[in-house]
Amino acid sequence: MSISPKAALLDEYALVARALSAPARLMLLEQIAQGPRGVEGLAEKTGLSIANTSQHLQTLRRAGLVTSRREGKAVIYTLGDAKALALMDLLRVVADRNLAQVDKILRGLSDGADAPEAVSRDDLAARIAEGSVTILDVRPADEFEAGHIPGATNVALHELDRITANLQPGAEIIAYCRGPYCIYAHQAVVALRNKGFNARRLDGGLPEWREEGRQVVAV
Amino acid sequence: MSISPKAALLDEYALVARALSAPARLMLLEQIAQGPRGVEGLAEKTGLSIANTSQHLQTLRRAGLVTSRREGKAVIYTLGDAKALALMDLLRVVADRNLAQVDKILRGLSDGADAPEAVSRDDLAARIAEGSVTILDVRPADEFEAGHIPGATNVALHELDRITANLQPGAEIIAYCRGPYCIYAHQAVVALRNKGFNARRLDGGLPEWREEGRQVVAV
DNA sequence: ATATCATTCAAGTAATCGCTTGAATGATAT
DNA sequence: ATATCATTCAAGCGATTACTTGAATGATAT
Repeated sequence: MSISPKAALLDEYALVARALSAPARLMLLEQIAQGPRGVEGLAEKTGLSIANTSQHLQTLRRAGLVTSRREGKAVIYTLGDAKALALMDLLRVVADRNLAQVDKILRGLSDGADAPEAVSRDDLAARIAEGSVTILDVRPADEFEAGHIPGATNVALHELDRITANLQPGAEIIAYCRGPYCIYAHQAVVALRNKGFNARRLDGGLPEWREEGRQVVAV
Repeated sequence: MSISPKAALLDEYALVARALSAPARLMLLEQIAQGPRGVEGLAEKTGLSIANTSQHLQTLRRAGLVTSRREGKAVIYTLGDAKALALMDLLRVVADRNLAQVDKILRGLSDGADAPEAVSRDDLAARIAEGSVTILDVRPADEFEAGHIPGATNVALHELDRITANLQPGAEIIAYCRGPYCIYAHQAVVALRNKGFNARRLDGGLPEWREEGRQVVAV
């Protein structure tokens, strides 16, 4: 109580950072960023136990990163602050640029081949208007159904053939998934390029797309 | 070694967040953001022991937030990534908006009086061009000497009178200090407004000013 | 009221963290 | 070489964290 205001403020800022300092909580945030979710669904998606999930969610709530509301007997968690997405993305940017380990992991995903630049969301919006591109949503089906980019086709990574069979060789494809931490889109791009398609990754995922006020449709 | 790439990536991102999750390290970052510093100087400024400071600095380095180089027998730490500043500021923004405790602390600083909006750095640059404003740098003298906004006057909080004696009542004053976590500027603004001056706080501190490529002068 | 379901609380354990103390390293200066 | 100085390493401590298990709470449904 008698600590200086300066120290008290730093304690609060550190509290927010600490909430982001566990991989399990980053996973939960990634899921919540897709849209409001209940505790049980989050536990299932992340593979954490229910009690553990609940505790992590409370840590996130204390940090102001998520909010919760009761709906019947379920408690629904929602992203508490749009800046939470920006915070998650900045963590990624700093790690990507400065940690050798990250570089190694990302290289491992692409078998050493250099991946092309990600497509900006502005560019994708323009392509959608032209109708000149195939958009792949490589998230699990339930997440796709809860909301996706208009015109996108949902496909699992191991079923890419189902889609590519109908495409011209060299066709342009843009893939996206959950957001900054999702690697499905990386993997899809590698697989598609190996098949000879002009595939690229969207910069950011559905949460960033929605956050910018762009259209999202549900099934 | 056999963990999934996804988990490995999240571990790395969490590592960056963890580096930001201790108040002591946020203090160190705030200092390093002012400019390159040695371990001893940082320990002195923060009140941490030398060994403890060194350990915290290594944590920050492992996270890619700072870099170090040897200069003679001293090791100099520098901000490793310009995005580190953005990350620090986002922590503050999220905490300010969502944590009741922060609101309480900031209110405590201003005796309940509502502080005016902070002045943007663009605005301040325009005012400097006009020469129509008094700029106060309320950081310790050594930090001022190491670099400050052109035309700023350095003054300690308890010596504000030394400056205000020469000013017209109602004169416009803009105060700044270290950056997002520094409260000197808040306190200066309150004190000056109580004396009848039209005082406001600059948004951000010297690091943000410099980061934008604006001019910084040393004594 | 009673039962059911989703979530949270409480207690316990192993691992990690922040800090201290004292010794070890690495670069200069004599 | 020897001494000095700044920094880092290593060991040890109390406190905190992530997770588990099992019980308690709170809202619906019967």
